[in-house]
Amino acid sequence: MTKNLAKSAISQKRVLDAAARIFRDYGYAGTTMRAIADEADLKAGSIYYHYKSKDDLISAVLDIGIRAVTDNVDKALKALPETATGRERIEAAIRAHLSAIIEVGDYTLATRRALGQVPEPIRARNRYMRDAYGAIWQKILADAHERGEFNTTANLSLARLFILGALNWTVEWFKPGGRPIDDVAREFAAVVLDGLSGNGGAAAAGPSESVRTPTLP
Amino acid sequence: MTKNLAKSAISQKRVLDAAARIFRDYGYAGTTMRAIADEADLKAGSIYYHYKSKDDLISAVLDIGIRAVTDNVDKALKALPETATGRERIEAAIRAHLSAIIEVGDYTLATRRALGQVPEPIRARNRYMRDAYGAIWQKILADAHERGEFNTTANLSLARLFILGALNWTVEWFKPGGRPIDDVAREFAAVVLDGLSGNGGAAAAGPSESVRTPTLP
Amino acid sequence: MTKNLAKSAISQKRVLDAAARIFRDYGYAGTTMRAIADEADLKAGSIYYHYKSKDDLISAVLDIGIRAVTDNVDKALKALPETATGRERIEAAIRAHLSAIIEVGDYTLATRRALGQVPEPIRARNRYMRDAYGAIWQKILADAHERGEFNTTANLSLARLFILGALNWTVEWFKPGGRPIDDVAREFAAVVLDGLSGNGGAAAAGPSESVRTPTLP
Amino acid sequence: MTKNLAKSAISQKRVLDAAARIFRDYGYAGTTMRAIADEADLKAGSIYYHYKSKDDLISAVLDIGIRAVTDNVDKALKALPETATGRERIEAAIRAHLSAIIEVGDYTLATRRALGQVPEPIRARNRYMRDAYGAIWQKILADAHERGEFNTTANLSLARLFILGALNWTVEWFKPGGRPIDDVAREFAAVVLDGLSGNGGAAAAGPSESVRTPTLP
DNA sequence: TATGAATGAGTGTTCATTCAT
DNA sequence: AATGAATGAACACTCATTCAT
Repeated sequence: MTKNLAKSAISQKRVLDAAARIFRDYGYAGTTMRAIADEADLKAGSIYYHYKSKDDLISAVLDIGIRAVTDNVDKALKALPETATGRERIEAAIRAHLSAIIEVGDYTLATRRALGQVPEPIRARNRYMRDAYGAIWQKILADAHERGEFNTTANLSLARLFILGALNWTVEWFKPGGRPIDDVAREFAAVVLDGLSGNGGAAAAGPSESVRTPTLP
Repeated sequence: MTKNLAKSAISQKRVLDAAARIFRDYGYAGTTMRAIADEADLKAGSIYYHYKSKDDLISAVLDIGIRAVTDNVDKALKALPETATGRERIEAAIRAHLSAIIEVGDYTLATRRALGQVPEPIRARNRYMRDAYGAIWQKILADAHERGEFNTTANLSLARLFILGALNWTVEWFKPGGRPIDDVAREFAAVVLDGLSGNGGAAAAGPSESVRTPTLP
Repeated sequence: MTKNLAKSAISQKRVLDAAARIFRDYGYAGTTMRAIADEADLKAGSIYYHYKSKDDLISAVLDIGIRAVTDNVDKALKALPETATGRERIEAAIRAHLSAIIEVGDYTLATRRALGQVPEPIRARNRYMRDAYGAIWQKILADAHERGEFNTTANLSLARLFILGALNWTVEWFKPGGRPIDDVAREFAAVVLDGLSGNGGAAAAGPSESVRTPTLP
Repeated sequence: MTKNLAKSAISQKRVLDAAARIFRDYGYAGTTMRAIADEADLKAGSIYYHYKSKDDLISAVLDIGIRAVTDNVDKALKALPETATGRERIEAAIRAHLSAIIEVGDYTLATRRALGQVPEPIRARNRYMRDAYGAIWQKILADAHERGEFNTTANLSLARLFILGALNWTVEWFKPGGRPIDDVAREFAAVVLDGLSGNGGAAAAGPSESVRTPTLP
């Protein structure tokens, strides 16, 4: 019984992983249940034993994608001492964000690729979770501001959009195996905090090797 | 003759605009020719009188999206005096970028939504155009750096990715009718150049009203 | 008026010829009005000024194909003296058949290609004309038989089927510019009348150069 | 397992038979997958479980049509004793040809009807098989000639075209249930070998009852 | 006479989903 | 738990035909 249950759970995971990979490569509409089944070494009909529908599957994939990032950043922040500075928190959050999207890369990329095509109800559900992640960043910035670490004229809302935009975009160009996550996180924080013309800047000298030509929608 | 020509051109434009709106709302795969036809007040078969295929249509939409931005930024930069500072150039470029994506908002959003699902050959063609836009920014930053306007330790590649990422993202939250483009452009440039903790900062005080809750992939 | 009429007639003929060529190359269902229009240097809609429908067009093409053969064979037989032998009549008919299908080759080939796909009412109408042609051959054979030129045991019905089958098939392999029609007609008659093992035989020695590898349905 | 296999095979055969009948009646282009599905008591989409495409289906039908004839004739010739005369061989081949096209009548007629409209690659593949059948007849005639059974002036190429033409045509008028195949084969051979005016002639006296009015393209 | 533009019925094909086994 | 077979609704696209100009 336990064994069967375990076996079932394994199968379920196999299907989910397969789905993430296929959604990542072909988007939501471009993905067929047959393709997922092939990837999971199953027949199309069998998927329905584990998941009720295609929407059910994409939903699960989407959730994992955002939850991994949220949880990881949450955990990293909690691991920090009370005394940590805003800069340290920002760096830590960026680091956690990056390592999470690497960890569950297939799910993150699947989200990036598929989210735009997913039926609205599912997207709404996912948006809710992602807004919660936005709130985390809002708090990080607000805290730093209160501590007086920011320029008094700084526009926090804009800054948050700015950071999240850039952070979301990393998934497009950041590749594991290039420059260490720590470096990128530090550079990123430096740009955000000190600016390009600023005098502070822990911004590393050389060009990052984990960087590709960017694209623009 | 002239009238017929005009009539044809108008119909064609009507179809293209309709396509942009539908692609924007449903993505590439999620868009049906019937939906476009409905939006254009035509029957599905009639679209084919104006465009050879769905791919032909999305191709046209994609091109307009990026070309509007590229051309507008190009023109704005050329309109600047030789003596313009890097900051001025960056501000001008951001302003031109924002006004272009507002001008052809449907096309830009359609691109954002559909690009990931489009057949590779079409995407490749579009990527080429978008890379050219990346090169424009590369040059803006490199020039400013040479003029000594940037922190010597600044990582230009990362900065470009940062800016383009944030800029690309604006399409998600920036709505016309909110805060004036000029203000947002100035704030944006301030964050980029001076950082949040910087001392410079033309960054306006209040929160931008043209700002919505951000989302994350 | 007369001029306009003439012009119209010319246009009509141009459309008909174009139709024959296209039907010949693509069959009935495989032929589009657009293709015919292109071939006739017209726009698709304009065909309808000359012919009421696609069926109308194929009908006209079909009629010309069979009528040319029937008329030509009829005329050739009538041109023969009363005293002509059965063999002479058979040879003359074969000659007339071959020259007719060469003369209106596009129409004959169009018939061969398209007939099987044409709506039944049209096919029925055409079949009626073709049966009349069969009757001509029936008479030729019956006359020769009565004159005592045939083996008394000869099965005329079967022979007619045999001859018409082989004759119909010529359209598949007989090409103008190869061996002269006269020769082929004589050889044909020889096989029919004398057989392969027979002693008569005007059948020429060498292989006919107008002959290709045959095919079989 | 065995049962499932059988069930699948039966369904597949049902579809194939249905396809042959519909192709026979409406030609290639005139046949819709929906019509085949109806005939096979299935829904259109279900056909694709058994055959990849319409082309796949017509290909299979075409192959069966020619293969049945070739194999049957081949077998009949091999069953003949070494000492069999040319006439015997010709008769045997005709008999085998006729019985084969009766056996798989739908497939043969489908071929006759559809071949001209089928995409070239498929037609080429089938032509290859049909040329092999032509070669069989070439050999029959050449052997008989070498044995001295033919008039020395006989034109073998023309004769082959003649015979194959007439034989191909039989499919148009020969109906099972009429005169026995044996008789028709004997008469046919007689016409070919002895001619209408010849003195030999096993050609039967009465008119064949399995004979219909012929048609001509 | 001829055309540009449009229509609507239909085509082959795909695919999420179901269900008996 | 898994599969083979089937379904039905949809899809992109084609085409004969119409009609105002």
